Amino acid sequence: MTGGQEANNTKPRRRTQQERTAQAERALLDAAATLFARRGVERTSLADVGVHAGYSRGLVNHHFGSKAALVERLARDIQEEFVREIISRIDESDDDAVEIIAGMVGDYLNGLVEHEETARAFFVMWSAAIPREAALRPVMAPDDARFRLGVEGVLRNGQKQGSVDPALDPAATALTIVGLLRGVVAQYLVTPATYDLAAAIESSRRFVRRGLSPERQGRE
Amino acid sequence: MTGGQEANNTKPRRRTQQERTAQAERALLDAAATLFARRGVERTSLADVGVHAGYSRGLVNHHFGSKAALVERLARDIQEEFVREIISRIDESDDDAVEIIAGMVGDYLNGLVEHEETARAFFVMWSAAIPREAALRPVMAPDDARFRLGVEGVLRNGQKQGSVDPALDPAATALTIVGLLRGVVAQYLVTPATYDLAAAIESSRRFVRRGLSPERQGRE
Amino acid sequence: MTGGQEANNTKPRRRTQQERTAQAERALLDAAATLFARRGVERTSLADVGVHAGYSRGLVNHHFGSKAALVERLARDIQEEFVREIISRIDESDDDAVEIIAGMVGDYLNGLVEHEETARAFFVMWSAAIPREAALRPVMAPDDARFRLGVEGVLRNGQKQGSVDPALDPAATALTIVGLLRGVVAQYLVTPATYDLAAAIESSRRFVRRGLSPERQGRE
Amino acid sequence: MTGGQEANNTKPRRRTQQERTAQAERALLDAAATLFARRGVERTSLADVGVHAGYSRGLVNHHFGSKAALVERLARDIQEEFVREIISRIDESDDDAVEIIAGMVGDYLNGLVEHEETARAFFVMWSAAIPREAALRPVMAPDDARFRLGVEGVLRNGQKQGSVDPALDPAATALTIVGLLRGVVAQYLVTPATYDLAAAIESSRRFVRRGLSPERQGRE
DNA sequence: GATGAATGAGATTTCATTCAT
DNA sequence: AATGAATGAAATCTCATTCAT
Repeated sequence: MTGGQEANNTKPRRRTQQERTAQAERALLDAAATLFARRGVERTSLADVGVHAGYSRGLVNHHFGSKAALVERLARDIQEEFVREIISRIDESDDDAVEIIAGMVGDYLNGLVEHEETARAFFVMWSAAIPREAALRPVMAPDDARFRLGVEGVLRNGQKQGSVDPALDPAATALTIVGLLRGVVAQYLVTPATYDLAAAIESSRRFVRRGLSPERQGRE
Repeated sequence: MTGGQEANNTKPRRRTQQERTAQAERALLDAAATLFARRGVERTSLADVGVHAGYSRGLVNHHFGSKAALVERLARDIQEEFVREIISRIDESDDDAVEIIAGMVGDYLNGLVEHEETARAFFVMWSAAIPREAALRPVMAPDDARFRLGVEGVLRNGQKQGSVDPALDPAATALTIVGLLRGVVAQYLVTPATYDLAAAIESSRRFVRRGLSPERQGRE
Repeated sequence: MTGGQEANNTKPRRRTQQERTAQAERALLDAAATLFARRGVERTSLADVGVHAGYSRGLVNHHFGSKAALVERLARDIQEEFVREIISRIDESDDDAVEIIAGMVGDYLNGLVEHEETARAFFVMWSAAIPREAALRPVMAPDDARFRLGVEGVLRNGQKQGSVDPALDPAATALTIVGLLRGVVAQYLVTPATYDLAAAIESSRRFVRRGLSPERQGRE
Repeated sequence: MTGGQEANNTKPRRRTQQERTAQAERALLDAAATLFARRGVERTSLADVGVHAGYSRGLVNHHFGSKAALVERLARDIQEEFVREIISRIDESDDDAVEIIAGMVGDYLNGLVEHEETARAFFVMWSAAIPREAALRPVMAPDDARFRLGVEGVLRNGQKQGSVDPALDPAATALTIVGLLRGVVAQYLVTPATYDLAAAIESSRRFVRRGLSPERQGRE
């Protein structure tokens, strides 16, 4: 499989060690995500993670040092991947601000189905930050803020360009939009059976479009 | 069941026993809520709950039988209290549907500050239902559904009365509204510091009013 | 067995719980001493202690909370018992200071055989305080000091009464005497086979009597 | 054995390999001594030793095969060095037996300060032989015996020459002297703060001189 | 010779649960 | 009703050792 590459390498030894580490860590993180999604963080043991990844009971500690470090690493990895994707889409888009946000709402909710396990794992870790003395708070809170700030930036642009109502408080509005997304997804994760995702996306977009639009409405 | 005895009051000792039980259970449930809010369900031991309630290490098992039973009981208690309050407000209201929902949004978010500990405990238990094999799922999911159904009912009424856009899917819209509430609260619970609650309420209400309104808008 | 006593007790319930605790703790401490003497502190697991005491694996933690607490408690218990015995003998004695010390040397070394297991357990814990960052240091060091101070007091009395050379530094001399005892015992514990205890006692007493005596000697 | 090769120096690479091995082992043994003195044998991991020596986690096993082998090797090295020094001093001395012993007492105790870390490491390993089933017993016990035999030899010489009381049991007396040294040092290692070493040396020498001397004393 | 990835045994500790009082 | 002694399962973490590179 990688034989040809090895033949070309002058230091195949070093390369392979690095590869082994990277491969093992990837397998461990994937296994952790699967098991967190299935049973939650607390009910997943490090031994389970190691064995589910196809290795031994002790490998998680060997690579990550502690359970907390594993959780933190996984949370950051998912966040980064997710934020990178969202931001790249926003940057590439030629739409006005409202359509960028509406598009993001659709992407976010559609992505839920495609990456349900990852989403579930992320929400499991995110909600583990709710207790006041939660160890994960300092890890998850900054990410929340970053997501909100990204949305806020789009809103401010939209206000400059006129597509977003200038009367809106951008920070509070970003918070509402992120809240809407998080809450809709969380409900899906808790009660997937009774859920019409397409309709939920439609409805969420309507709320966002109307909530942001500067146009007059009879009632306000 | 015990009504006859109570009426006669011939055995005051029996009465006292009942009161003692009720009082102890109340104290235990309050202690559990406090500790769940502080450290989460898994990191709270039954001994902690008993001692924090002013009793002994073993009393939780004596009264509730198991940790799962305690959690379930607390979750149901908070839910019932909460749903009762919301529904009574909706029933008493003379407003049209949109204002009922907008009012509920305000009450819900304002109540957060007043009963933060209870809210935190509830969200801790609710989010414990996110893992696919979570034991709490069967407890929390029906409540989610009930809450959505309540909102859905208001929306259908509003559609009959004309205050809510008849083109809306009431189920999906209810889901969006409940999602918005849950998500906004969850963010508050994770990152309270960076949070302007009044602005969040204002923004949430705007989204709800505009999202529900039947009036034409330029963009759609 | 204790039935007759229970019949007389007005509060047999409370009494019995206390007895159970006391009995279990005694059994656990005895088992710990036996196993520490046999394998050392680090190689003795708490599970071993519980099972060897006739209870379960988890009981040590139930009663003492941690391994460190068990070790500390056992060390203090042995120390107290030992110091109490030594001091009571000194107080009861009518001998002059030199003979009190010489007698103590004999008692100490003879006691070694009679309570070898306890002595071995104590020396195991005492020597665990030698590493610079040893957790047991703060526990063992004060006891060493107390023992030396007791001897020092006897020496000062002897100097007042004339039986101990007034030129001696009482603190340094106490240190030497305690060192002699500790070192002779430690050798016995490390190499019991090649050991003539009676001769060692004889020799140690000679050193002490001559070392303390004020009489002139040709060489000095 | 390898002298021929070294002389020819035709294979400098071989020479370098040997040097590298010797250098690495020296570094590993030094690191082990430092860490044993700091935290004890059981709480020092082989990885710590390797890294503290400036190498990798796995090097101790590579060179010594097992932790037990490392400990044994270090114990023997320190012993040999120490015994060699003591014996060479005794051999070189022209003093009579009593002064040889008294000089050794001074050297031993003074050396403590100069080589405190080595001394601490040695006492850590020596006291690890106190538990009855200690793995280190067979390593440390013979050394104790050798030290005592050395002292015993000096005493027998002294008895022949008349400087040591012929009534003394040489073996028991050697045991007492070695015990005194070990015990005084051990106390220093456990409670260095409250310690006047100069006074302790003075006192120890007095005990030895008087204990060995054949001169008459009023009291005996 | 040297590194460090991987294993798996074992230790401490926590804790839900059972049961005697 | 209430206490808390006792059990034993399970989890995290450490670490000596083996082995591939």
